Amino acid sequence: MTVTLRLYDTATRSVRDFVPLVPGKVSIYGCGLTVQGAPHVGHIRFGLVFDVLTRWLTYRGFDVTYCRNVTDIDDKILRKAAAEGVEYWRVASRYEREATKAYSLLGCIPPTVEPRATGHIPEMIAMTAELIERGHAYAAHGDVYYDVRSFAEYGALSGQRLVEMLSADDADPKNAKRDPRDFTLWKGAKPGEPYWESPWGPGRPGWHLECSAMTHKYLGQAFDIHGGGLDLIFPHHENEIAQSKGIGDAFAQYWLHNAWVTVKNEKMGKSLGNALLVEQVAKRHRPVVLRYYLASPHYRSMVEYSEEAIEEAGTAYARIEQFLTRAVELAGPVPADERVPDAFAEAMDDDLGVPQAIAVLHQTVRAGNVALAAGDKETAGARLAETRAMLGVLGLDPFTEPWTTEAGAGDAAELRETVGKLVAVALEQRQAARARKDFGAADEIRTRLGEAGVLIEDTPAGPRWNLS
RNA sequence: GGUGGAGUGGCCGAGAGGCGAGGCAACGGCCUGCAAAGCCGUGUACACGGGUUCAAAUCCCGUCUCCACCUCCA
Repeated sequence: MTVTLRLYDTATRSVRDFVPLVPGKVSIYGCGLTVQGAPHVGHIRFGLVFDVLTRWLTYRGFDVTYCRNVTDIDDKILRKAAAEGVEYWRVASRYEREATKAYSLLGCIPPTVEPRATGHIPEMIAMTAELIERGHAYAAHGDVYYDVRSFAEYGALSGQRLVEMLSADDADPKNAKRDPRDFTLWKGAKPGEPYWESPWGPGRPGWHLECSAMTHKYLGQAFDIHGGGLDLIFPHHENEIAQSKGIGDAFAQYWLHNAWVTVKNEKMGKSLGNALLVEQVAKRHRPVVLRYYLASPHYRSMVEYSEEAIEEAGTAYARIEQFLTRAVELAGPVPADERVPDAFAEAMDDDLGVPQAIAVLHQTVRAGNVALAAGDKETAGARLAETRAMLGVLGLDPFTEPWTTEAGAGDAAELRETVGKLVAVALEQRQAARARKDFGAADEIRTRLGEAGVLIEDTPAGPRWNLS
């Protein structure tokens, strides 16, 4: 069977067969965060989309190199640092740690390499010099600008024609640009700002440039997939293309962009004041449920954030978990299958059709529940193995890291054991009451346990309990 | 002004010419001492108006509403 992964490519606005540059290998560059604040739910969606992508490619047998950058210097970081009266790197480091924490909280596998912009200043200076040499850039008043009119393809990715584009009101305070749409490669330092020495005087790199320099360094002149949030298409990715192709790199072969998270139909954003921090949301909802919620819709669809919807997702995920728990009780600790069901794989191969894939998952759970009800140990075990395989690809298998540690380690486990013993005492009394048909007393015990947050379910194999 | 996207049943959320994805909620049934869980069943949804077609939520034309990008943005 020849399997072909198809991906939507922003550059061609169409779904294309994925053919890697090097058979068996995939190189991916994801535009990570500018560490100027704590990560919100929208930021983390990007992390999840690329996590599911790399997991699926890995499942499909590719050797994946995933590079996700950290932009640790920009205007906002400098502004924040100035406001706090501290060095910019204290601010950047603080939020980089928060980003890392958020990624791992939601079960994202760390990228192969996670380079920082400030670690690649020499590479960026070299690239700027080459762009000047090749006639794509020019220096003026300590800055260096990219000459967009020197690059015929400019605007191709975002489908914009140069003449139609609006230029920023304050685009050119120094009146140094040849064209108002030219963008800055190197920013001359203002007094009090951090700087690096360069052939054009002290300064720092413009936004855009680090990605061109770092893809070149880590992934080479050409690589497979480049992506990030939809809002990066213009100007960020457009400018990266201009820079990288300007020095002769073939650059990205496929462009993947994820839609964002909206609140009341508006894009979640730091500047819009509707940003929900991952840390806050994770206090109200289990991280694994947040992952299920954010990863379930198709990556190119907006996710309309709502507490109700997350709670629904929690109910749906709990149904899956409950099946797994009961299946293990009947069939034992069955490991995940190596292969995922065909229908699931077909869905994932079709531009990461996670919604359809999850539909297959739920169908499998239902079939598993039917087997459980019939006491069919073999079938239940088979469905369990399939379900775990599918969950694994999505990073949602509750029996694997990081979710196992959630309630499995330390105090929580000890506490659970203690509670279990206490509940057992109560359940013995209840079973005795039931045996003598004293249902009033039995129900009383169940009610009291329920009030304490312990849910009782009677099964053919005896009562089982769980925390609500 | 330019560019792109969205409007699906009570809710979330897929699909993209022809058997009503999936989940949540609701209702009925089975099971249960009663529950819970689970299973089975129940919905005549596709913004609006035209058109093409044997057949349209899906294609075409027009209209409305919303969002985003063009300036920092996952």
